Amino acid sequence: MKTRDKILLSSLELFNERGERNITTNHIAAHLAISPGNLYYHFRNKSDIIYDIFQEYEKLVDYYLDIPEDRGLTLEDLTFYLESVFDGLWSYRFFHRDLEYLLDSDPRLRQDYREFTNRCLAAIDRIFGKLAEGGIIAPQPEELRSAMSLNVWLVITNWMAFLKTAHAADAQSNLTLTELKQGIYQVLTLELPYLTPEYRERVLVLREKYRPTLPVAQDQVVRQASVAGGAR
Amino acid sequence: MKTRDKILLSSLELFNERGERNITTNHIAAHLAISPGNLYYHFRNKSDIIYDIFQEYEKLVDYYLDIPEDRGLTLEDLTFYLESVFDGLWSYRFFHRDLEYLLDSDPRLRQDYREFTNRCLAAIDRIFGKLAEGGIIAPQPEELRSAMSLNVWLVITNWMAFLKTAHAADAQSNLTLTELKQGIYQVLTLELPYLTPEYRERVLVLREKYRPTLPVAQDQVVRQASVAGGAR
DNA sequence: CTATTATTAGAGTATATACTCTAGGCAGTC
DNA sequence: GACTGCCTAGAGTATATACTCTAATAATAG
Repeated sequence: MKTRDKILLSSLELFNERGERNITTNHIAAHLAISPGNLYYHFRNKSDIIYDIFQEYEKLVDYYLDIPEDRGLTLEDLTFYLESVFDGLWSYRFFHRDLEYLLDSDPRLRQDYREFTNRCLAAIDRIFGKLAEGGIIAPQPEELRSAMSLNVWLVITNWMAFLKTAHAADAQSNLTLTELKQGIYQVLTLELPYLTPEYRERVLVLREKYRPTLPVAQDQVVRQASVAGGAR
Repeated sequence: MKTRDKILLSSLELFNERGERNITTNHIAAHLAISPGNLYYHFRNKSDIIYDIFQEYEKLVDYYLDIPEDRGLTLEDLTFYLESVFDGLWSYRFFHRDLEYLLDSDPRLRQDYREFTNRCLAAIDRIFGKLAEGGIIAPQPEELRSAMSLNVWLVITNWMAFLKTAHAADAQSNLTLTELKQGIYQVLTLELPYLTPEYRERVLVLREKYRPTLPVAQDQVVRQASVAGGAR
């Protein structure tokens, strides 16, 4: 593999594991056992590495969110979209963690990310439209649909942050793809009230597959205890 | 005012304006025209400053989210909760921006924040319960209610990040409390399907007050254009 | 007034970080 | 075998950052 690609791969890996803020260019070089000079031969600065990685991410999600023009969507389509989006989120999970700082330090990234968000929102919106076409959800007014899409986006992009901040008892305990995908449960919760009677049961079954298991159950216990004891 | 309090106040102000990551202890001292030594006389390290600020935040939100035991909730109560929570979010807005890093670098903070989140989730859950009691929303099964509460939490805590990353065209354009409170529109969107017929209209009117106006409207235009042009 | 304690200044430091610069190796080509 | 273009090593640097140390000044108690 080309050095350039190795740099991108290692950077992504290290960023995901320990956060962009905690990884310096020297770390990346050391991890690859190459010199800093070598790294800077391939990338002008750290921002450029991140920008490159973002563009991969963007491409991946755009590829996933390609929505057929000619037909309504099935439940399998919906599952595919949800699974794919969370897979993408997982692979590039460092990105949303330091998003604001990253956008502040790279105007290109800010611009691109803005457009990326808008494309995603539009895609979610169209998915809702096509789910209605497929008879899975009842058609909703334009205005409500776009507000719903935005809520779906908020839940999707921030589910991981929730897990990492509220869920994990310590910094070390790193989360799994399975836990991340429990976000699908939350997204489907958003859609429940809009399901057509014919599909309601089937979506409930699908949703059940992603229901949080043990870890969150423990969390619930803690919560109850805390409330009982700490109510003022 | 005591130097200690001035440090806390200035820190909060600078963190909110420019992000914790961009503000050093030397910045804070310089801003107050005191020496670094003086700052470190009052606080052992930067983490301690942040921890203190968090505790203020915690106290504020806990105070806001004190839910009456003896009665159902009115629409005025709901408005108060929503307004208050977004006010709190606004005053301590730096906090959620670098949340993951902050929790990683201070175990006390991680523990406290975890419990804080659980208290908030429990409060949202109880609000839903009391809204049902007040005849505003239809009662829902325990399980659905807690998943809904979690979604409300996700939308509330991440609405600002959305505005700052997807909405603002550049880093400088700082957002306003008014824009932030348009998050209430999103939260009420979540609740729409569960409203009782008697209250539905009134909540829709309330929601309308928070509807995003100009800025997001512009955003919509951009979005549409981008989709039309960039669809692959 | 004196002794003690609380507060402050300000120079200084160890470490980290992003990045540069120079010299050289290596593969292919004429 | 010399030339060329790509790649790499590694020492080095300017700046920043969190924090320390000492000495001096204000505040307070007896």
